[in-house]
Amino acid sequence: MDNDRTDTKLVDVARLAGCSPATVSRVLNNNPKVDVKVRDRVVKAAAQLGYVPNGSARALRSTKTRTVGAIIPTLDHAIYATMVNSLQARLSEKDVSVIINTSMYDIDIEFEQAKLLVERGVESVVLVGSVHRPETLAMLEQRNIAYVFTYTSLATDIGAAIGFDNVKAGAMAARYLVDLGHTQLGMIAGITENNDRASARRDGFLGELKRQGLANDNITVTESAYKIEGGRDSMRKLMTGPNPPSAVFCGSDIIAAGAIKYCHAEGIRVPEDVSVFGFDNLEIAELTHPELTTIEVPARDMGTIAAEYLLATPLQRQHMRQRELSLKLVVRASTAPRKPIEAQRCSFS
Amino acid sequence: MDNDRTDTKLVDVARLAGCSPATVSRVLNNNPKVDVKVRDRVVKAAAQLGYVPNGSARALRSTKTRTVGAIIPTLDHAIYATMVNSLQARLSEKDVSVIINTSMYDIDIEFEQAKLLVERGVESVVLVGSVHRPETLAMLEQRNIAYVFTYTSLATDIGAAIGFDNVKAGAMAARYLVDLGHTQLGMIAGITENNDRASARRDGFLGELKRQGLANDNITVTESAYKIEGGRDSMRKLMTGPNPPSAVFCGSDIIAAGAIKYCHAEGIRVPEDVSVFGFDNLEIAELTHPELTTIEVPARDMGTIAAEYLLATPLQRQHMRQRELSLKLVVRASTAPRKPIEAQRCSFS
DNA sequence: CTGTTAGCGCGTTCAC
DNA sequence: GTGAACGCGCTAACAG
Repeated sequence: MDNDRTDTKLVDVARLAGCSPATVSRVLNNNPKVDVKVRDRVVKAAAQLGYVPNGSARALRSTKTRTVGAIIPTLDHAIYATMVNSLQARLSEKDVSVIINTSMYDIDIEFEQAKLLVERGVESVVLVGSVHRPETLAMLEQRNIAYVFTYTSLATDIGAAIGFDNVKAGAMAARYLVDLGHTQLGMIAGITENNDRASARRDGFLGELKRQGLANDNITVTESAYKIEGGRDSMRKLMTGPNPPSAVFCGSDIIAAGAIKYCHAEGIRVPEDVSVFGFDNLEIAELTHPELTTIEVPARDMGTIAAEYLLATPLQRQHMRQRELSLKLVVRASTAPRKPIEAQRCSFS
Repeated sequence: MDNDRTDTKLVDVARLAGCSPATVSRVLNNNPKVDVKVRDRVVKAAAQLGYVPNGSARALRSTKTRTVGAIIPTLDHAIYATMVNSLQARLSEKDVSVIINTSMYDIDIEFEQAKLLVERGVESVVLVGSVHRPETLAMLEQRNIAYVFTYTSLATDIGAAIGFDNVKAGAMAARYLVDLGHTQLGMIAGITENNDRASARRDGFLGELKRQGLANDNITVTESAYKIEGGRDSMRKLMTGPNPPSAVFCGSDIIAAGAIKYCHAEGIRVPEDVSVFGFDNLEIAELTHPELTTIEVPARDMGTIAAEYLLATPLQRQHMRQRELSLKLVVRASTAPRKPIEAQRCSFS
């Protein structure tokens, strides 16, 4: 709704520098075969006029936008915000811009956003998880737009994956808790609908428990939004239900913080009466009482590595298409042995 | 580095629909004076071909990009991530894209990012705070790019401001603490260099204390990064210094959380021995022990209202140029009277 | 209501 | 090493 065209354009620079537009263009694009003197004149002229190239025109002419899109569930969860932060930081060093979109965990909205991004001419797209509408991926593939999944290690034939194995993550938590002697377990998963990461962690957790010989009767699973409130409510359900667990695996540190809050309010001791295990290793993991045992998600690294992938040439990319980052179990004070069995550090993956 | 041009373009749609490119363009732009039948044919043809308009060409021709830029210090702080989240959510409803940039609290980097945004053709820019390089604002003004400051209520002649009064915020905290009878005060400000919000809060805090008759000797000010660690270290400095305060105002809840952690470790009771006052009212304010008394920053509202401003017409904007949102004092358990004076709810602005 | 004409600002051939 | 000419895909004017 704005933008007068009082702007100086490339021709104006050319005129002032006493050369042709083509030469100015060459200087702008760092074409080495331009005489140093001429180059200097051009640079000076551009500066003097406060010339800023018109990105739309460049993009139209060169079919290069130096723009990537990122579609994440929300920026209100630190785990995604941090990823985008490092993604943008790295891309920005190479003058690549990031258009950010939030899907609110809805793959239909994600598809709409993806369409808009295609229209904007993004050269690649960063997605979260590996569950998307087939149309979304088909559209990107048809236009030859590279895409990367994050927070998962499951790539497609065409798209890369930079993340970790959520199934392993769930199993890691299960094994740690079982090793501590717990036999009555609970899980407060995040919302698993349309969230393959959350459901994979749940499946990994349950799968490992089964492998360890635990019966379904000994396990209760609930779901909660990624909010303190949700964690608190879910914990209440678990602890006042038929089979109160002695250890609970939460789909996020936020949920775990809520769970611990509930215990406090009810006089349930953590970890003496119940162990609480988080996920993400957010800053808040050090703020709960006791501090949270959790699994660290490499959010920052995922952003940086995804950026690296997108900056790479198609050839280089082939070796970067699937990157499984390792998960770190961070043992703090919210978990303890059920019976006098020695807690032991466990390291997977 | 990608993007083959196998893409179908507007002419192709026109051909298939049996009409001129201009008509297709009209349909695309919801120009009402197109016959319904023709419109239908065009829509069908476009769908059949999987046509996606070329944003660069549209932008070049129409000098409209439907794109806004946001330059914030970092996405790693929830207060900014939340603002961007709601900004994007609202703009997205109108098919306006957001290019996100982080300046790491550096106004020189901010300037560089702004240049890139101008080159990308953004129609407006969202900035944080009111301190920027003059070149940055001059550039935007010269190009007729609208800009909005957030987290501040200080507008310029040309740019709008949507936020709150940081001086008042500081004063609000000061008054609350003084009303509780505290006379020996500390402040852990955020980093104030290049951060007008942090320094305004500090100035507001100190100003109000002076107004209340407190001498400088009774006040100690330190600075800390927005990290738990930083809060802890600064609190140590304060409490082991010459004049240990009985109440401390922190520039952020994160810092306050660190301060409380230090107290825990040292056996200093909060709020009996020292009151701790936060800022932001992040989710973590309910996770500290005791829970934090703090001032709520309307991050979400700022994003939404900034979006509303940018979506408005120039005419409408005139009434929206300066928007001071009110601040809410959230009293929890981390503050208490120094002496037996009754605590009282205080509400400014 | 619809088609025709003419560029938007730039980068890329080609010649020279 | 440099310039001239063309056109990227689309929409704004203008006719009709």
